[in-house]
Amino acid sequence: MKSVTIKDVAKAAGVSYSTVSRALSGSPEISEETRRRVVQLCKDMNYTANTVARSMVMKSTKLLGLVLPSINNPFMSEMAYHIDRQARARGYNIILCSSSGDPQQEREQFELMIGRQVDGILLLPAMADSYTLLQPYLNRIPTVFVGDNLREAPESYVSVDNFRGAQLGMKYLYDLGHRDILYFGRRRGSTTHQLRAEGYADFCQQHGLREQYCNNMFSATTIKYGYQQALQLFGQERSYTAIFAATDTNALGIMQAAEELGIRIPDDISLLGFDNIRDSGLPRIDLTTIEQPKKLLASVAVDTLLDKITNELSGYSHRIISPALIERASCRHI
Amino acid sequence: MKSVTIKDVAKAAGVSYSTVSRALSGSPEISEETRRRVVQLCKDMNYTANTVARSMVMKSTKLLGLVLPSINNPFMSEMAYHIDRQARARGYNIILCSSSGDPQQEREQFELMIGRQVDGILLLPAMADSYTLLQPYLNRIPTVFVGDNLREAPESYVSVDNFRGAQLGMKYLYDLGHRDILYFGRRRGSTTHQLRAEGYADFCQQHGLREQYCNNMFSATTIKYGYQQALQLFGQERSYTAIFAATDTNALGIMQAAEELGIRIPDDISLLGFDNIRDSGLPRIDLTTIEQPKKLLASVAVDTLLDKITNELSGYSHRIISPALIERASCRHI
DNA sequence: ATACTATACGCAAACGTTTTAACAGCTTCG
DNA sequence: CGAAGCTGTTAAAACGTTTGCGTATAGTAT
Repeated sequence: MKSVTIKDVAKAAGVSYSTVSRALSGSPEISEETRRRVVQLCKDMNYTANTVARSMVMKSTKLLGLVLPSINNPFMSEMAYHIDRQARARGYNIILCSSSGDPQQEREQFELMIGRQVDGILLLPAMADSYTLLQPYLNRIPTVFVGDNLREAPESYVSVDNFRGAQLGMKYLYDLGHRDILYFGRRRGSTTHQLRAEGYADFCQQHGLREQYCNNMFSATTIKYGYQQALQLFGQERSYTAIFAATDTNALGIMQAAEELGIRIPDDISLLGFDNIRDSGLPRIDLTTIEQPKKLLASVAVDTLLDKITNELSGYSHRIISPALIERASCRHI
Repeated sequence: MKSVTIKDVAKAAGVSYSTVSRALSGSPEISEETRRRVVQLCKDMNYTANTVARSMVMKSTKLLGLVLPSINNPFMSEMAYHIDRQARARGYNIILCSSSGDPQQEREQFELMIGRQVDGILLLPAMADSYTLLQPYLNRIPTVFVGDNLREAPESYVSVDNFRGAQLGMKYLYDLGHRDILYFGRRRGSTTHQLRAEGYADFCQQHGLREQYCNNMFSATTIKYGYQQALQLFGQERSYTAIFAATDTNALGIMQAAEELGIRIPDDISLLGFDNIRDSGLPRIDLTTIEQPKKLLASVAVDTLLDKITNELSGYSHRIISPALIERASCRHI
């Protein structure tokens, strides 16, 4: 499987290999005739330039590392989809790097990707403390945090306005007449989730509502966790008419638990999610939720990163995207 | 962002850079003492070997191209997840390549990946004729087709036994008492779907059942298509008690249409899917379906490819995986 | 003491590009 | 007619590794 190199083409064309290189790169200092001849020959010989060799001299691989907890997660895979599209439109390819939601693995992936000389890294961080562990690498490789706010850290990030998103949801439930709303899935270790919880708490204080939570502070953002926790929750007396779930995945789990216990949604309890993952729009699910504009998020993230790369910016930028409420069938007037 | 090279380390250690290289690669022809000294220095200086340069001389990038229709698709993203895990466990990274289900784009991705010198390609093909368009590349780069049977093509593939899967589903419905079963989503241009339809047809013939289809031969494997087509289907008189959908996505669409028209599943119609995507296990969906063992599929695919790469095998292998029936709540006894 | 072997290390080539500088062959101008 | 300026091309360096080969030093056998 020996591939044909620029030298082979040069020899066949009877020119030096610098001429071949110039013919292909569209350099002006070459006669139109030789160019045509060389280009034709490249086609005939099935010549494909070796990107690796080019990367060496150009000091750019046109590769971006995408490190995320798991591609097998509706939110992540949708983000990956849009990121890949945007990156490709701008001439970059994506290397997939799973972190399993473990900061330690994130670190390993950074190490690997730096070795691979990727031009930059898009990080969908696992935890709030991702930042501290990753800090030593951040001046070695352009990085953009996406989907999570770093609060006051001097690094670029792109994120939805989680605080406002939570308030948006609360206002919706409030306007529907709900006064007893439980927040499900409060979570330590993630700025995103802290902000959502703060949005909830703030709204409660503004409107004199009682704050109600599931006690666990170390919840997981999975269907399974939502299911198990909800089963327990529903075992106790209900002091709320609506549940605001921290993520759609949690909401899906709650839905399952409710189904099994004969609790009807939205008739008995209203349920509101956050993220608008694909599944939430499914026929019988029909979950009302707060949308994260994933396509926009992705495209801003890629643009921010490429900007950082091409202009060698050393500063940082914070981009906050507006959330939106997607009204479906899981909430109703009280 | 100038990174430290092997030369910098060598200079600092007062040795030649071949010595540094050997110290890191664990070569035996070096004293234990210098090794320790050099390795320590590498750490202190934050030295990370340049994989690109290494790739040049080693003629191996430890990269695999994963070309698939869209990562934003439950089946695909789950496959990608398992493939990535398996590849990483064996020291390879994955480059994401979306083809949008378009053979032309598959071709482009092959071209790109060959330029990037990936060690091999895992292809989740879009169409049956992917093969013909890609053929010129297949002797330039080790490739494994996954998820789709190529029938008699002399190329390696890994796939579930779609024919048997369809028969498995039919037997299940048959045993439930169904005698009028409609096959939904027959599809030209994909061997996978042809085989499923053949499994259905064969079973019908064996058991004297009438074959019933939706007429369209160019269906799409999306929820939306399932929904639209089902709406039309349900407008006509029903001559069946069960629907066997070619994919879970189609089944989800059918479910939605049924929901809207007040047709109850499984009370009025039984519904059987194929693929067992994540969504099918969701609480209110609970779709009975034929499972494609994705993890196994992925791991066999990666192993097959790496085998081909490391042993420079020029032959091909066909691996067929057994499907299984996942019984949930969308089918019932008649 | 000599010859040989083993050990630890350095030198330099090679991988396939891009690009800078040099240069040969023209034309143009003073 | 000589200097200068274009134009199209070549030669060579550079990118950061790995590795085959050569070699100095030390150790061992004769």
